[in-house]
Amino acid sequence: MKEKYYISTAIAYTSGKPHIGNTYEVILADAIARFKRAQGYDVYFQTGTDEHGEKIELKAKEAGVTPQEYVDKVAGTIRSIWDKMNTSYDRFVRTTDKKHEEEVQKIFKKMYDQGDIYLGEYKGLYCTPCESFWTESQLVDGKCPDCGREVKEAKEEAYFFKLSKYQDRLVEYIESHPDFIQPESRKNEMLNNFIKPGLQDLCVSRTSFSWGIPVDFDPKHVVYVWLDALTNYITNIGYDPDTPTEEFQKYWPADLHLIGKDIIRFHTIYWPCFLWSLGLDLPKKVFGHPWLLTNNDKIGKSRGNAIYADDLADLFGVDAVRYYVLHEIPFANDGNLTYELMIERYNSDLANILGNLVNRTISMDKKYFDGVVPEMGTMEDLDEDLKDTVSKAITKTIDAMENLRVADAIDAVFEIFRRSNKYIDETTPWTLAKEGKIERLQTVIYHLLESIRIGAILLHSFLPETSEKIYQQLNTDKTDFESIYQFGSLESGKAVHDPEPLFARIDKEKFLEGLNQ
RNA sequence: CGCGGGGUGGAGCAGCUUGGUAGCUCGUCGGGCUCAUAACCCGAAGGUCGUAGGUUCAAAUCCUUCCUCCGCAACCA
Repeated sequence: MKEKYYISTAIAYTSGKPHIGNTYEVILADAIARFKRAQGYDVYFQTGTDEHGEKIELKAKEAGVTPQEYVDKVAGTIRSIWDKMNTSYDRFVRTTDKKHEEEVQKIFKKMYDQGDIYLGEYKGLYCTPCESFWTESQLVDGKCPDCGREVKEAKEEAYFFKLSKYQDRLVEYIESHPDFIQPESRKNEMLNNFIKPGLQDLCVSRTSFSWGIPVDFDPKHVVYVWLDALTNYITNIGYDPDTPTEEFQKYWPADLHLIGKDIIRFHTIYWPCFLWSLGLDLPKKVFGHPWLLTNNDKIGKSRGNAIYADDLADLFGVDAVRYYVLHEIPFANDGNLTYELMIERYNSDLANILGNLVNRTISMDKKYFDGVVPEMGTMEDLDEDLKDTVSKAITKTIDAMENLRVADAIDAVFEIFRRSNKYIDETTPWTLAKEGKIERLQTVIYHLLESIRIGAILLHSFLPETSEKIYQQLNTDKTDFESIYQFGSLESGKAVHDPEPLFARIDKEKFLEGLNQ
């Protein structure tokens, strides 16, 4: 039986179209999921949309549609972008799914019945005309940040979750499970900023708006969006307070929640306490990935600098966008995206190093051997060295992926391609051809084709489409992950297909000019 | 004194945990090659690692000051 691996992204909030920064998350998760699958894990990859809350109710009102119509449309957009980016999720979940809503109600009830949720009063600063509660820190000059009018102390009935009850257990857990929160700097932030100063009970119901899951035994309340949203990780794999399914037993606890660094708090404080309340284990790891910035500024519609994944994909191609976000965002620091940088990466890495390598290699095979893949022949030092680079790259790639260092993993794969280009210069196949050293030439070409084949297999999780184009040009069926360990697996005697440029070079000046028009 | 992260050659980053010739990619300049998408390969220039001080035989790396940029600050998601 293969080992299971459950990976999830955060579910995307359906308040509007997600920008490239949001899309990065699902691409990252996809790369990890694909890699695990290639390695033979029984992967379950879940993503989806978070569709309740006041903000959506307001957005729908503005748009003149019902909230359900509104979220249907946005969820559709999100899913189509996820699909366009070639993400291989196993299930796309929505918090407006009937099943999910029912389970949330049951979960709420269970927590209530066992005393973890109690009815209390929410006290805060209230702006009557805006019908909104504000915190002290949100106020502008002590007044409502929306309308600028006075706010007054007010209270309303609300349900609370006993976070305080789990505080000590949470501190103990986080400190004894160093891998739970990644990267580590986030762990300290949570512990020092939020948990240790003291957890207040969390208000988990709302009466000020209605777009949410009603509390079934007190329907004027709707369930707090985060309680609703977080539980998606269990409700959609068959959790039920009374009769959890086999699927649930198999996949929970999740191996990795991949989320943005801005919502780590919800995933490492609220979520563990909710799970404990239900008597469940915690996810093994929560990774708060950094952000993608543009011109070193946060991306946002309101800032007027929003860049969308589907637009970028139209301009550069899906794999180029995947490559960029996966490669440019390091492990723990924010990454930066501009068109200039995008074009530079595209040209130098994808077109020059990878695309050109494949093109020149296939062309030589065509030219010298009518495209027939030659025998490997007798290896010399240079060949051993190339092979050695390949096997080191394999180890490095796998190692990096194990630590979720996706950018480093891609770099490791590209070492194969860089080395192969150099190998061509060292072996000068054109000279071998002129001098009639056919056997040596065969060996050289074979080593190049084989290195490319292995590189393409390693690349598959990151750039699936490109990888398959390479398989196609090589005309090989040896594309399973295990075959990378067997240098020499490429079938001799078959003929490669005609070379076709994988990535056409982009003229930066012309491109940017065209963009401005 | 709210908390956290960053400031490394023209650009984007790594290195800092476990101090000891400052590394990578791009760009620039020079050279080589011609199989290839003016691509590829080699070489060079360019950094007193934000500032001031401390610890040490030795600091980008540890400690402290200040400057500066960014994020967070709980019932918004």
